[in-house]
Amino acid sequence: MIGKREEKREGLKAGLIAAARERMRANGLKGLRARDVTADAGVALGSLYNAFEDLDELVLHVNSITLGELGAALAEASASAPSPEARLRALARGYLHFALENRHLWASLFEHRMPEGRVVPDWHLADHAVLFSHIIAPLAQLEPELDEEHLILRARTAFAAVHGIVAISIEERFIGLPKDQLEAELDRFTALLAAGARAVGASG
Amino acid sequence: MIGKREEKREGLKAGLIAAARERMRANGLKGLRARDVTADAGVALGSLYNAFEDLDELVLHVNSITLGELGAALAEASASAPSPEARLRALARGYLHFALENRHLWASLFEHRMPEGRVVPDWHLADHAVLFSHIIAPLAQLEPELDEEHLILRARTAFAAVHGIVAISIEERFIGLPKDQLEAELDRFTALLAAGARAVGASG
DNA sequence: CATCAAAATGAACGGTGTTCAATAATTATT
DNA sequence: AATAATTATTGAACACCGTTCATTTTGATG
Repeated sequence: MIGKREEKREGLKAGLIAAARERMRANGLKGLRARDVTADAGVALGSLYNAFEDLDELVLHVNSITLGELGAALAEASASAPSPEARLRALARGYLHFALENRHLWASLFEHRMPEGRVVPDWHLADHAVLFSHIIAPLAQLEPELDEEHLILRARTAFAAVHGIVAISIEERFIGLPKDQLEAELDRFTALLAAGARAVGASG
Repeated sequence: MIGKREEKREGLKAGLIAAARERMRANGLKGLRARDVTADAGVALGSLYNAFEDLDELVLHVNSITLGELGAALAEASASAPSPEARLRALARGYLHFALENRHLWASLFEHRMPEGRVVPDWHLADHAVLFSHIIAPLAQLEPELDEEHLILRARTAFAAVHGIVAISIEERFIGLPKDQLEAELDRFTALLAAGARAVGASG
């Protein structure tokens, strides 16, 4: 039997990730302490470093889960949209609502930085694709003659712009907009994006 | 004579701010240590807490200086633009270039967070106006019938979108775009913003 | 059951921001 | 000018952090 070892190890990892996720949801990335997480998970302080390289790797696992949930929320939000324009609007609204309802977890996606010298592992880098992937299809409908490379580039730009609007509005550093006014501004913006793409797509 | 005291105090503050700014320029916000800053400024560790409430207040002073320089860079970049469209493009490009040439100082404008419970003082909040203020005039030319309130809202959205594109592209977390390709994407985007404003401005 | 490898433990380490009693410097008073 | 009172400067000490590692405990093996 070699299963018992791995089983416990995976249970340990999962418990630590769950505990870290809960701490991050409640207190944000800055409120994450190794001693809190291990105490919540019911293990010794040192066990964290048995399961993970360091706290940063634990954060990456939490962020990957958040990206997965964000992807699911975006898929559901845009599923029944009748047109590419409606789909883009639904995606932007879905992104805004996810950010509002998961503020700390969502913020940590962008706040977290690897310590100098260490690099983000590939398995986590790949999970960032969900941020762009849902935008590609409606953009392709609006600009059919765009090749794959340009589509990805355009999707990245569209996401970055929407993210900027959401992020700047949510962070209290800037005077907060009422939620419905922010949503209206987002709608206006996605309509502009769609109209721009349509115009280019129609003309050639 | 009460001048000697204040004079030394201001000199101490200025020295600490300059030292912190240099550390942040070279190593980023995370690379800022109280012991390094005070050693560079040639004062004792405790003096930092005589001049400032804490490290965060020192960071805010550095960020205010950065905002001032960013404002000057934007003013210069857009000064000779012949049309509102050209002005918006020049502002976006100017923002991109400032971010590229002052990466750490620029990044710390958005990375820094006040510790829980403490609030950003008004004198620093006000300095954030430069991020939007230069966009208002060209937007007003494109949409003359927009009132002040909506102009500010629209300028905020435009800045947030451009900032998102620049930020996502610069952060190495996402695969980096070549600089000229990023600039082209930014140009396309500002043209879209301007065209959208013009269309609304002409119709209604 | 005995032996060994692997995992779990928590005290200890080095580094952090911040405090504070002691010292030095400046201002006020006689 | 001399002295007292006030204020600024200092750096050792403190509390807390992520991380390490010698030790103990646990699980697998013959």
